[in-house]
Amino acid sequence: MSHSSRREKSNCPISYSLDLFGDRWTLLVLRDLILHGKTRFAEFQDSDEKIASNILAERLRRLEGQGVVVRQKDPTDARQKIYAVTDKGRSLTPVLLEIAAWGASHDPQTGAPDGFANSFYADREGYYREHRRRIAELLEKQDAG
Amino acid sequence: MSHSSRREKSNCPISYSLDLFGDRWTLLVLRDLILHGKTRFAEFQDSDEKIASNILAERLRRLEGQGVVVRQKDPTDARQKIYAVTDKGRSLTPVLLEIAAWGASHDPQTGAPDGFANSFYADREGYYREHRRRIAELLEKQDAG
DNA sequence: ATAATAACTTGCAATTTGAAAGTAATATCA
DNA sequence: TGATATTACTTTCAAATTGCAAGTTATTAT
Repeated sequence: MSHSSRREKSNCPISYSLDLFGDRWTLLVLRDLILHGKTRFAEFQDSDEKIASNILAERLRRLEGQGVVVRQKDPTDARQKIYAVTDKGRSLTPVLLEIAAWGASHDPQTGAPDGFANSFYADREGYYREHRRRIAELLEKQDAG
Repeated sequence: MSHSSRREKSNCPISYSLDLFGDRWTLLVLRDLILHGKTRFAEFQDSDEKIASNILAERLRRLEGQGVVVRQKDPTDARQKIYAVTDKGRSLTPVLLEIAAWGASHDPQTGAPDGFANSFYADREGYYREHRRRIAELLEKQDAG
């Protein structure tokens, strides 16, 4: 067994969530998928944090197994796979944004856009709406290109 | 070095946050502190997940070092230490609640109260308000007892 | 005085991680 | 068409982390 097998079972929903993404890499992969619109193995590897390829492969397999991510063939290039989040995965957006807002408001060196945390905290629902709009736009461009 | 030292530096606020709590245990300790009002070393050990004492000690040290938690002497018993979250720690409440809501809505066996995720998603700010009220009540009782 | 208790620490085996190199299946280039 | 690149991985193995069990130290309770 692997990953979270050492921890005793509990019926706590936080514990359940952490069994899936309570590690140093899973949420960064989901960040790239959900917030940055990345879809290829090599794109995840290109992120600043430099995840190792074996770890990345294992995490993607795991996320796929849990129905958080789907792996599809690229119709235009048989070498490539397209990774995408499912609805279950996309519903982690608020988790990612809360984590980002906390980090941005406590890291003096944050690279987050100026005022991000404040405007997020001031109106979360508004921010989610805006975020969905930006993502839709992004996907539209991807489809076009 | 330890913990997150392997990951390359990035200025991403999510990466910053995960450097602190991107592991299998830290958020469970914070859950116990913030959502369950636990304050003693032994209380954290008593949780269903059964954290090992060496790991617990290391995580508490780390959280204290980052100003997320404070460790105080118990005035009534010199053997005991009282752990408490700082404002920085308490500001992780929304992160914990989003993680809990996600877990509750995707774990068919969740032990979370019926309807928790739905009522949280329906009105986050209202839920936070209610939560602060409950915590204040809890602390009052602790002071009294 | 003796035994409990609380909060740790230590030792060590087992698991996980990470860096580097390798592989297999396509695709592109000369 | 044959050689070279690319893409998405897998393999190997040393090093780091984890987790269990068993101490340790300082109080407190009997």
